[in-house]
Amino acid sequence: MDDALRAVADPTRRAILVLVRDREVSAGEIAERFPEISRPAVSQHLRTLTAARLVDVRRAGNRRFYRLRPEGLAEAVTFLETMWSTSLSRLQHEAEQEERAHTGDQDVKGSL
Amino acid sequence: MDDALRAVADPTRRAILVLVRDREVSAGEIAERFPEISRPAVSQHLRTLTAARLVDVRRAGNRRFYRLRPEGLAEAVTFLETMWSTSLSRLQHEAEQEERAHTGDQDVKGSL
DNA sequence: TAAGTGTTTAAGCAACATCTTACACACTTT
DNA sequence: AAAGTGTGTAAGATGTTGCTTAAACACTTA
Repeated sequence: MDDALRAVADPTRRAILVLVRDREVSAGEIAERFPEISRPAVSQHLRTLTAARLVDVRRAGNRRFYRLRPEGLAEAVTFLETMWSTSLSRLQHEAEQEERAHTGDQDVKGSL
Repeated sequence: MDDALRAVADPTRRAILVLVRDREVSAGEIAERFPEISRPAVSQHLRTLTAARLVDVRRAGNRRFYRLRPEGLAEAVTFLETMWSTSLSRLQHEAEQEERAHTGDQDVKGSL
């Protein structure tokens, strides 16, 4: 998960993931989409994504085709989803309590 | 989303998020959980998380209580979930096609 | 086998992130 | 008001990241 989240923290790499989500794309074709950075830079991002097991590579002749490897995101998604949803339901629960008893601010006490 | 994902990329910050998921926790109490790093380091992580809008702060007397702000994760979760699930269903679809017609490797052609 | 095409690796650099120590701030208690 | 407690900020050292240019590798075609 650590590698996956670190990899996904970079906006260029996220854009690459979107590109290779639905179909295989060659390194060159990917690089074309990022005119502002050099080919080697893209290649390095691809290496990072591969190392994080977020993409698969297929070599075909001269080229290398990249494609999303969604399983690689599983742990990261689970972590964030857990943080997100269980906490949201907690908030909802509190809202109900708030509605039930309109106790003014009780300050710290409860947490001490 | 960018800030949120960058914030979550750090393992210490992820651990902090877990700590403050279910209840408010004071800065000092958080710092106690990380004996290996200094208090200021923890404070800086808390600042990062606050800036990324991943936690809320409540000042009470001397202390500051932190708590998860799950809404801050919404975009990040949505992004990863989209990449994850839509791509998984794609794989499933392909598996069906694979089962239907056992065409041997057709190599690149389709992608050219 | 030589030249061409697609891609990665190497080396170096500038920017950024994370940690530490020292200090400052804010609130509390005496 | 002074001392104590909880916390954040500043400054600087160190490691990491992401980029660039130059070179190398791998496969294809003439």
